[in-house]
Amino acid sequence: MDKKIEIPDDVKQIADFAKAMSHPVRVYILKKLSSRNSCCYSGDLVDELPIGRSALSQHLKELKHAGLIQGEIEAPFIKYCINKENWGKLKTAFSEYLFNEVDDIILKH
Amino acid sequence: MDKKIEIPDDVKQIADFAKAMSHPVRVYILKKLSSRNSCCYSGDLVDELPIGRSALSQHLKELKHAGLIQGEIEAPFIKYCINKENWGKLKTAFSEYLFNEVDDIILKH
DNA sequence: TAAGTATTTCGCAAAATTACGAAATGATTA
DNA sequence: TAATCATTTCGTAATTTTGCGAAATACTTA
Repeated sequence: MDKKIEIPDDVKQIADFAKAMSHPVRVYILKKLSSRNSCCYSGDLVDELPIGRSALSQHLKELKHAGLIQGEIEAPFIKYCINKENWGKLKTAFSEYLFNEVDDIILKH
Repeated sequence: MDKKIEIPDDVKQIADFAKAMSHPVRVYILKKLSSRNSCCYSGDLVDELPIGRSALSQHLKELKHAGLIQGEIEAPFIKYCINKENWGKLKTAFSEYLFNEVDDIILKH
């Protein structure tokens, strides 16, 4: 007599994306890399952000693991850029999650 | 010679909202309450979600604390609804964060 | 090969998150 | 008043997150 559901994949997906964005430093990095499609180095970020190198590195690792950024070796640097494909998926997922509501639909008759 | 910045408030705001949405149960609840503006009781949710009463209660508390839902006493129940004002703020903040990018703007001339 | 640069990984510690069952709360019904 | 019902709070434990400095890695230049 249980009506227990398994939480749907699209809901889990939003939670995963949200977790990747749940720290100010990561939100800052994503904003920087996604807007005007720029790329940057770990060193650029550590100069402007109020955390140390190793902490930053972990945030980059986390974003990389979430598929939202990618690092390209450009020795002796690593150039980090947005992962356009997955960033696009995130935007689509959030659009649908946030805006596909009955209240937002203007019904024509 | 430090270029260290303080992380801007709009970035922190996104991180706070994202943290509220960083767990599948909370995403599920927000989806349920925001779409078609429905309300529900803790008991409804505990029947369908794969967690216990006390864990659910904590998630509701967290969403309430984030300002995204509100509880109205309707004894012996508590009726939970979306907080429209703050949910609207969340949607605006995410829209701006995700979509105000040069790439998304079609330039007219 | 040695020294230097950019970055990550390791080891650690503090704090936050998540979940549970038991007990407490507050209102209702018998 | 006692029993019941819906829900929250408490106490606890396991896990995850966050951040630091030191050490390691990897590549380049002198």
